[in-house]
Amino acid sequence: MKHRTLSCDYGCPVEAAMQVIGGKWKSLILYHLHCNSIMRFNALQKAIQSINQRMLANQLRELEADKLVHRKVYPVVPPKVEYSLTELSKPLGEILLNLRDWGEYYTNALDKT
Amino acid sequence: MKHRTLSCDYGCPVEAAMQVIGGKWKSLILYHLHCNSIMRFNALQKAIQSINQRMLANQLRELEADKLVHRKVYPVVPPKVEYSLTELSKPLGEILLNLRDWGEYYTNALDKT
DNA sequence: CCGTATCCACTTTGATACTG
DNA sequence: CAGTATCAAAGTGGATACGG
Repeated sequence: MKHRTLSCDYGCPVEAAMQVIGGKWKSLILYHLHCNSIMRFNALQKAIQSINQRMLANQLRELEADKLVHRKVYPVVPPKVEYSLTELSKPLGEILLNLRDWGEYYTNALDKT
Repeated sequence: MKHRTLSCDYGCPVEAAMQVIGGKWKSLILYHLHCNSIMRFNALQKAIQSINQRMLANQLRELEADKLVHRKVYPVVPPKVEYSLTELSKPLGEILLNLRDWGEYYTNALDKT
């Protein structure tokens, strides 16, 4: 579970980008945050169905450390925490939208063959 | 090294996309192929410095199986093999360009803090 | 030049149970 | 509601040596 928070010795910026959005879940989390602006922990888990609590919490922590999600905690009972994109990750949200479209195009194209 | 070639039970297309470009190398390979149109095995290895032969061969095979790279073999000695994007992956190349720009923006922004 | 084969360490992910 | 803790399984990546 060691997550190397960014040093700047990347060769190519593509590598840097993949480093922070790579893995099985991060791009999905960011994508859903982009579409919904603000989401609570539970909402994210419902949106991503197959993720479990441990992974969701885990990935959110890493994204937060990399300054790609903002975490707002309301000091109430029961707990309320809201997640959203940051200024850094907002442009990335747009790209993920394109990636989503390509993913659709791609799977459709595969189906036809 | 088990690579599940695509079935179509993805929830969200973002997931599908990440499935095929995920991992440490694939996005980089596709990015370089996008920039150079056609590249030989050696050229790719030089472009990506830190990758080793096994991984490069491996990832290229998977990308080929997923129809994201085209592999053209010239029956000559010494061997000559050219790799290029396919119709399916060309639009992806454009997206990787955007991802590259964001990666640059992101690392610069981090440096300033 | 363009790969394969083997072998192994590390990392990531998942199931389950528990908590303030 | 929003998490942690623990344990185990699976996946991924790397070094090295060899081959047509």
